Amino acid sequence: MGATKTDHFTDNQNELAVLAKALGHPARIAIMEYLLKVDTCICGDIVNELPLSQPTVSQHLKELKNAGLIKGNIDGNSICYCINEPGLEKIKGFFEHITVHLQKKRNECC
Amino acid sequence: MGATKTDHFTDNQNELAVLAKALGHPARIAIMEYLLKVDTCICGDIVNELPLSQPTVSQHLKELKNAGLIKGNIDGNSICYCINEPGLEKIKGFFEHITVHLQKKRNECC
DNA sequence: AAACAATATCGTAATATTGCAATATAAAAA
DNA sequence: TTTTTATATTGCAATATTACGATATTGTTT
Repeated sequence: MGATKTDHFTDNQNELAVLAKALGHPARIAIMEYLLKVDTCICGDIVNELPLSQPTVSQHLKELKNAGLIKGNIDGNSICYCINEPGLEKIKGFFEHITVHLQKKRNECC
Repeated sequence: MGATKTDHFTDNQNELAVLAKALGHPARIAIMEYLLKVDTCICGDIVNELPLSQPTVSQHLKELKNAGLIKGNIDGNSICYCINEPGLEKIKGFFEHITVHLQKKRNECC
């Protein structure tokens, strides 16, 4: 096998997993941090920033975009990327949800 | 190729990626949600809860543990698992950091 | 139009992940 | 001590990811 059994989990679980997976690579964390710093930039800026080739960066951007964490606007010759807030809200909500639960329970393992 | 170039990124970026990657599978999201609900449980409980075999669940638990998101205490015959708060704090901090930045910038893409 | 610039896609090799049957390990119960 | 229970590990097949050279695409300049 090797294929994830997505159909056995809830939509919410699958959506959260897609978001988390998209952030599960240091290059994509670095891209998010860079976008946060510069607010907006084109692909070429990221290629200059990261130790990766243009096709590899393009692929990482595509994954972040598919997951809904960034968005890109065509701007003439280039494409302007920036963070997509709704995607971030979704995964941020997951951690807040967990934190609230943990605070109520004051959990001490076993 | 195929191996992530971890040495080209900062420790912080690699750590965040490891945490996010560990959550990048619906089964592992489901395990975290289940642990949150029941506070503490043994591996067998999760095997009954999820549509996955015992070895597969065991492997997912191992990954969550390696990433620092859960911890397990040996309890006689079985192992008692629960959420490990410090790991969660780390990744939660990342999203809070992003949110604070975005609020300041009121970013409108491009 | 031709050359250039920015980005995406294709093809492919290397590696990693997913899932499970079979088996190992270790403690508890009989 | 044998059996049962709970979990981990091994081995392997199927699939996914990572990375990049080569190439395609599309808009801009000259």
